[in-house]
Amino acid sequence: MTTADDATPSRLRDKPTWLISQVSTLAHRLLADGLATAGARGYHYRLLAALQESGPGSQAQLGRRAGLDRSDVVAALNELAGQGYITRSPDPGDRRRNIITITPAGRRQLARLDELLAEIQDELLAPLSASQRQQLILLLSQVLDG
Amino acid sequence: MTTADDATPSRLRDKPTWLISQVSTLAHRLLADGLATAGARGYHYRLLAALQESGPGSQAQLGRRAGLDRSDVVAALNELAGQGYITRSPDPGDRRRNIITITPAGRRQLARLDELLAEIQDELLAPLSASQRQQLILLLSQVLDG
DNA sequence: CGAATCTCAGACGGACTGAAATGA
DNA sequence: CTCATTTCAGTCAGTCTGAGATTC
Repeated sequence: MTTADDATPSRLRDKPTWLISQVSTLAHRLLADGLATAGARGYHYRLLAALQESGPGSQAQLGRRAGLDRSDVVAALNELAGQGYITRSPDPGDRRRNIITITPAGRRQLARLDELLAEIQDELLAPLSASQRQQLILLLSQVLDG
Repeated sequence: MTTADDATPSRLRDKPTWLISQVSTLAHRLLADGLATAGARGYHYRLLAALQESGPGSQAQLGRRAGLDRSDVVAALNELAGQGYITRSPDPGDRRRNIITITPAGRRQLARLDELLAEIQDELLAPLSASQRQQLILLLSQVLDG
């Protein structure tokens, strides 16, 4: 049999929802592979970025800012603490809370990850020209903001 | 406190990988909700489309054509068979195989789902003009085939 | 008291792997 | 015996829910 078994049905190939999901899968793979080379995952980047931009905070705050489930914040922060990128210290004003602070090493790691992420964007958008990339970003933002 | 806890870190908001993943999440939600109103899931549509376009086939063939894991094909076909949209019949030439065939009711369901899917694309791309939609489709295809 | 926080354990559906059973 | 197919059981990462302890 010469007919390709893995041909996607044509009514799927041209649907925006399908295209987006395929590109998203591709992007996710590039991200996970790239971050793994730096010993990180997406969660770590998001948490470090939230810390850098909004300053120290409680774990619950961080989870909301980074869009992580509260259960997963714990594990990710444990890993970041183990690598020396953040520190936990009790909030003197509210002893229920841990105050999470990014360390100098954490800032350096975030800078490394920033570069890495930029390379991954380039890799993903390699087929597009600079102006096409701008257009794509604009169109996607428009769809998102509804 | 007036600072919004759920503000996405700015270094994420402008990254194509982030935008794509957000739009993909949105699309997935619209799809699942829309298909549910017709008693279907994405798997069902993909299988019916593969059947309609490539004709009857074994379950393994169908799985490959629809991009489904072979383990999941079984369950999805059971559901489609229960709704009367497909039939299984033994392959007279190879009695290990079931030949899956779409029924007239299955074709009608596929037609309904086609309309539904078109509405969902409209809903997703509502913020864009017709020419912008074409551009988005083109750009995404380019990234994929890159 | 009610409300918020941190932590852990387990649930839960989606997707993949392995292997048994069947038949050519 | 071999090979492909069908099917089921188990795994696995990702996500979410619930409960308990603590503190406000």
